[in-house]
Amino acid sequence: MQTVVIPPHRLVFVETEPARCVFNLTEGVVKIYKMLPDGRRQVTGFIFPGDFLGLVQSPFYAYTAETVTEAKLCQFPRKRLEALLDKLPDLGDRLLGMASHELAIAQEQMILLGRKSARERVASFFLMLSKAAQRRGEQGNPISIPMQRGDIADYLGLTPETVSRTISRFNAQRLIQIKDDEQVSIVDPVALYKVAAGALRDAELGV
Amino acid sequence: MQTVVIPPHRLVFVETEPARCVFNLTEGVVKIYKMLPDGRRQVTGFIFPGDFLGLVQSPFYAYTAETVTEAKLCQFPRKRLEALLDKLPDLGDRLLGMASHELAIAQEQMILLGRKSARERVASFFLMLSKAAQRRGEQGNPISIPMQRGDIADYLGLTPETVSRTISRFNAQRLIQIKDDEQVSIVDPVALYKVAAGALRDAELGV
DNA sequence: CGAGCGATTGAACGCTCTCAAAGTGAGTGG
DNA sequence: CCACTCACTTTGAGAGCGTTCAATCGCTCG
Repeated sequence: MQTVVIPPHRLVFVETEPARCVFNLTEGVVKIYKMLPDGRRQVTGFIFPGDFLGLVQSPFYAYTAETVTEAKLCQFPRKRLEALLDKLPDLGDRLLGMASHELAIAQEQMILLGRKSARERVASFFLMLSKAAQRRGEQGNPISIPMQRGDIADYLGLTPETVSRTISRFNAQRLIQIKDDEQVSIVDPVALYKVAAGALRDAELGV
Repeated sequence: MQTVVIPPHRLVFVETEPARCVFNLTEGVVKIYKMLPDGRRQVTGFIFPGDFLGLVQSPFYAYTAETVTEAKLCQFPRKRLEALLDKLPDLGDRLLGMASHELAIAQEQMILLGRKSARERVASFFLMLSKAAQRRGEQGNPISIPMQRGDIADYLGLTPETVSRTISRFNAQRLIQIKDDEQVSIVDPVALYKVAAGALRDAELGV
């Protein structure tokens, strides 16, 4: 086991590459994504401190991982992990719990991608960021948005332009207040929740 | 452990309900889905014979399961499963492997929902059905499509009309041949693969 | 034979994308 | 310290894909 620090916008590992190590993120943000042959990209998740990375059964990584900010990672050789698994059966339970949790998140993301409008997606994204920040002990408001618009777009199944427009509109409608590209405060959390769930239409907000 | 047979279009269990049992499907097809408050639905997966159902860590089901066709299921009380887990540590490995596999499928579905066009989605769906049939020993062509258009639409993040139109178009372009609503033979598998991956555009197919 | 549900087909609309231009900020070098 | 560059974001205008609304078709069942 070994700690590594990786600068922003660097690959941690690449899809289809042999899965030699498992990582635990201690600082920073990492995005994971898959690509289509023609270059289209889907960001399948963002990894925050405390989360694991590269936990797969198969001998190859199923996705690419890339730092968003500078990241500090604990690196375990997979073989070591397997040996540990034999000694500590409780560890297997925890891994199963984590996989189960990730699966639930993945299904939530499917309903977002398959059935939500652009504004519902962006509202859901802000709330996700806020909850993720709270889960690691920070206050959920204002939220820091370390990833760039293109990453958000590829996470939400939109274009960067649509993400930008939607954020601007939320700002004009006083749901949020934009400080800068990376900092947004939630002005009306209740309304934002309603928008995310599709219970509050654009027309009802004026502007 | 006990075997149950459930008629078509019946609920097996419902989201948020206490997760008392785990199921193993031995015959038939089941769909699992999540809903938004306003009724929009996302089918997150179809379950085929051999697959497990309701494997969650949390005390509540994370989604609703409903039969598509008549289904035969083996039902395990969850407590029994947990007891078994203590005795057979290898079982934990298999469960982890299954969860890991499901996660990979979920990520594949995310790229479909987030980045693929309607025709790419429908082509991918046909190939998925074909592969699923082959995996359980049937021949993958012609494919049987037991679910109705609305289910397919909610799985692919489309409307039933778009699914229908897309299938008709594939038929006219001689990629597939429609026998009836539930039976389709793949005429040009190579072209269908290319369409699914976005490497073959509509315009290149004439008609 | 009629009722009813699902599938198909058609026409028009609208949300998001595409293409394009202008704005903004960080980093670099003079 | 300031001008320049370059990448990212924002904003605008127009186009297109999939949706919506509606009508027709076809099958199953009573």
